[in-house]
Amino acid sequence: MGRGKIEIRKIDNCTSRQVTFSKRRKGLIKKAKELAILCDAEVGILIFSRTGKLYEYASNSMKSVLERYNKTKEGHQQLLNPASEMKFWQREVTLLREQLQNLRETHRQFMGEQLCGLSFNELKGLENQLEMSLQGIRLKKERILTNEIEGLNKQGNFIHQQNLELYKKAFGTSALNLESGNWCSSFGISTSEDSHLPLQLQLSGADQQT
Amino acid sequence: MGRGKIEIRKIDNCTSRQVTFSKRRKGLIKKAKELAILCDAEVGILIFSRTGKLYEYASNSMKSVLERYNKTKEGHQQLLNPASEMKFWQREVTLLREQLQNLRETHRQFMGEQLCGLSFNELKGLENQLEMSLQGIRLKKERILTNEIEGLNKQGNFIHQQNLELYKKAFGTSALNLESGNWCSSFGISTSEDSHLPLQLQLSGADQQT
DNA sequence: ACCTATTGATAATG
DNA sequence: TCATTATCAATAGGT
Repeated sequence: MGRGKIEIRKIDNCTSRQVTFSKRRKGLIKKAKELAILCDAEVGILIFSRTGKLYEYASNSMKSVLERYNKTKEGHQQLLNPASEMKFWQREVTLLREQLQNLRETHRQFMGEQLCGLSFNELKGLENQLEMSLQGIRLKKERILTNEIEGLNKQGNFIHQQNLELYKKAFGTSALNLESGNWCSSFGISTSEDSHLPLQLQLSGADQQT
Repeated sequence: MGRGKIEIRKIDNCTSRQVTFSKRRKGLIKKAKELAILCDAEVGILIFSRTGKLYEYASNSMKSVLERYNKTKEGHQQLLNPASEMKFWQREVTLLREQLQNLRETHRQFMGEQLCGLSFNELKGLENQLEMSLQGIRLKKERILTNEIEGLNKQGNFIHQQNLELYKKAFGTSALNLESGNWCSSFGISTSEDSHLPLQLQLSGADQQT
C-alpha cells in the first residue's frame, strides 16, 4: 500500500527504516485503538525500536493490561515489581483526571455552556445530537405514559367487572342493564374491547406537546 | 476500507462486533509482525476480547518484552514511604473512577441512551435541559453567522469605497454618479448606512433552518 | 469462509 | 518532520 509493493524483510537503509518505523508504528497504534473501541476489547502494545526506545499503547492502562495478563497466565512471577506500583497509581490518577476534565467539558457543551471553542459545524453536530437525544427521551416519556394508562385501564376494567358481579349478587340480573357502562363513560375510559383508543389519543397528545 | 465507511465507535450488533474483532485482530497482529521484521523492532501485543479471552503476539517472546518493559520503567524509583502514600493514591483512583462513571451515565442520558432508570419527571427535566442547551447552541450558531456576515459586509464596503476612489482617480467626479451603488445592488449587499438590513434577513433565515 | 467494492494505509517523493 | 499522491492492502457488507 504505497507507491510500490515492498518485500517484508529488514529494511537495510537506515533512514528509510526509521521513517517506516515511525509511520507503521503510528498506523499500528491507530488500528489498535480502533479495535479496542469497535470491539470493546482491552488492548496493550509494547514496541521497542532497534535503538531500545520504548513506545507503548494501552486502551485502558498498561498496568491494567499487564495485571490481566498475569492473572490469565496465573502462577508465574510478578512481572511488575511493587516499587513501580506507586507510579502506576499516580499515572492512573493523572489519566483519570484528564478523562474527567474532558468529559466535563463535553458535558458542559451538552448543557449549552462553554461553546466558545466550537466551530459552526461542531455546533451543528452538537445540535443534531441533542435533537436525537430529545427524540429518544420523548419516546421514553410516551412509553411511560402509555404503560401507565394501560395499567389504569386494566385496573378500571377489573373494578368495573367486580362492581357488576356485586350488583348481580345484590339486585339480581334485572337491575344490571341500568348501570352497565357507567363507570367507563363517566371517566372517559374505555372497556377492554376498545382500550387502544384512548391510548392513541394520549400518544398524539404527547406528540403535540413536544 | 470496506464496502462503506464506518464510524469508530462500539459496534452494537454482537455478531458483527465479533466478526470485526476477529478480522481486525488478525490484521493488527499481521501489521505488528511486519513492523517487527521491517524495522527490526521488538513488539508485543496483548488483546483481551470483551468476553475476557486473551490473544497475544510477541515478535520474540512475551516474557522478553515484559521484562524489557519493566527494566525500562524501573529506571527511576520513588523513595517515599510506600504503604500510606499508596493507599492515598488508590483511594484517589477509586474516587475518580466513581466520579467518571457517574458523569458517564449522566452523559449517556444526555445522549438519549440508557434512559431506563429514569422516572417521568426526571425525563421531563432532562428534556427541558436539552431544550435550554439547544437554545444556547442555536444562539451561538447565529452569532457566528452574523459575525461572518458583518465581516463580509465590512469587506464589501471597504472594497466598494476603494472602487469609488479608483473611479474618481480614473474618470474624475463627473462619471461617479453613474456608477455609484452599482456594486451593492448587483450583489445585494448594502452600504454602511443600512448594513443592518441583510444582517436581519440572514438571522431570520438561520432561524427557519433550525 | 469466501468475495469484492470501497476505504484506508503507506512507499515514494519533494 | 510534514505534505502530497499513486498504489497496494485491509476490510465492511453480503452470501
